Amino acid sequence: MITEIIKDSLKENLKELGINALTDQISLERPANREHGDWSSNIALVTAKNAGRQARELAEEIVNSLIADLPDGVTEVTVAGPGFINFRISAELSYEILLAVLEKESSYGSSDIGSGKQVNVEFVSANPTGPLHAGHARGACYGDAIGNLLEYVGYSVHREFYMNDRGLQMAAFGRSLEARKNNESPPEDGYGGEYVSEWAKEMPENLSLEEIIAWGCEFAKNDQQETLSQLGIYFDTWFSEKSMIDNGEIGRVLANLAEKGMAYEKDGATWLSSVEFGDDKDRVLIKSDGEYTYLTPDVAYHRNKFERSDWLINVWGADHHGYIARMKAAMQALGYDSDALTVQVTQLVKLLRAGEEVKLSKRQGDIIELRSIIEEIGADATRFMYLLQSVDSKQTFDLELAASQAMDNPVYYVQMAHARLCSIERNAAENGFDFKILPIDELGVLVHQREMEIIRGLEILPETIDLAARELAPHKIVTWVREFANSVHGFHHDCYVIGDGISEKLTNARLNLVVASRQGLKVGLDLLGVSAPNKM
RNA sequence: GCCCUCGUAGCUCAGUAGGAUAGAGCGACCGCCUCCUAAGCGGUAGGCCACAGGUUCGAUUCCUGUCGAGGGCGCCA
Repeated sequence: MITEIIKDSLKENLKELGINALTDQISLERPANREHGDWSSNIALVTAKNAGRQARELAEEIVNSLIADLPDGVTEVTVAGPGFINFRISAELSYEILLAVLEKESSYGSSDIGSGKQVNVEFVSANPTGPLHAGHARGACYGDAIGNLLEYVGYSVHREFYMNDRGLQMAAFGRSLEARKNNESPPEDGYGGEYVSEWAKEMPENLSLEEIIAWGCEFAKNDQQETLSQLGIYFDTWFSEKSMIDNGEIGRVLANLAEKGMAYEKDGATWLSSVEFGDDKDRVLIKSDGEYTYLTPDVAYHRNKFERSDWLINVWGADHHGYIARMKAAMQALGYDSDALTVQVTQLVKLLRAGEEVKLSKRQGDIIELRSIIEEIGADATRFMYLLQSVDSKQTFDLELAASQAMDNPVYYVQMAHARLCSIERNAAENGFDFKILPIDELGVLVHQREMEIIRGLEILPETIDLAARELAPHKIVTWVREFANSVHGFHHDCYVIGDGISEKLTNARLNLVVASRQGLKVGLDLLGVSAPNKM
């Protein structure tokens, strides 16, 4: 890697000059302004004070030393601004990037950072009491995308859905189904949604309440599974909360906590000493009426996951953030490393339709089903829109915009770029140009600013993937894909691949660029789970 | 009252392990099709990066506080 060569060279020169610098502090960054060079080091600025020198003067000294023996691949070193050292890289290295993409194709930018590690990503985990609604969509798209990212950097990823298939809400759901079956209104604390009536019609006659609950749970699961499959989301495990009651797992966890002295009795209830591990207050595990709280099975569940994984990721909605401290505390109480549990919180999404807010209210039953969003804007747009922004930010988007086949819709903009690249390839084939990977010296005709922009985009894809995976931030891939699409459209506009004024040599070289671009863009879209159409 | 996330262009949002002149899309205005998809490309206008302090050679980025938005603070799930 060129960055390593430069760093080593910097270290060597600093040493020779007798400058006492913390050489592990040497970092290279890409200057925001391209005219400053390809890479930039702030080492002179960082060390100037310690060395008792002026940064600019120090930088000049270092540069003079570097120039005496330029590192391989570096064509120019200059001092700029307050004391930055800027490096310019030979064009040859740019063409190597193209060859790297063409060689690796759909694995370009992948790595083995997570090799040998099992990560469990739990997301959606909606109650099996109804269809998935708009509120579940962000977590669904996000969880799946980080799964893709982590797989791409080498982790063994397990996607998991936790079903709260027991407890008060299931009883309420069962009674609601029963009431609707008998053409009655659902109970006060029940589920009023219209879907309950429709589902009840499908339900067999004369079931006991217990059977109704089991039937409803299964029906809801199938319904949710079907909706998720429309988005291309599939889980390795649908984990049943109820199963942990049936097999005694919850009982064992409670016994385990008691053994470790982490649980105690008070006021007729059993409490978890979560304060010991940083929670605000101790939490109830078993209520005075003998029922478990929501926390108890969930603790057992997380222990179960820890037994099978090195790293747990939970994707939770903003309304569950207060729950993080107690879950981490519970895991510590059981002897696990709470840092191995990462909870990613997604902020709320406000939906608009033609500028008007679309209200969500589960209590009223007038939910917006996720299914209907997918029908309205399509699976690709659904995924893309929900992944557009950091999950740390509240999000607002307009369904009408997302569905529009217009230039203000970023999904179409990006997909169109891919389709155009495919179109060029088809056109080349029709005109008798067979694509073949060219040797580096034949790529030297690629000098147009648009071409260099594309190569630059491909160059930063691996580090973008790396960063996105490390930060569990798929929106960074979205940003890359949008910027890269912009470069592609510019190239398409300014650089004809096939035509009267284009030499055969240039056509072949540009074809290399086109194929590499198509492959790179496809890598990005695949990570997002958005399709890359060949034509539109 | 305490905790979490956020506050960047008219709108929707990127950017920040501290770096040089803060970006994109949309909207507004002005250009560009005899040629691979005009579902496109280019240009102009538009910013006290919420506010006030602090740390630093350097702060939109880190720290503290204030204001504002949303979400949590149950023997609900």
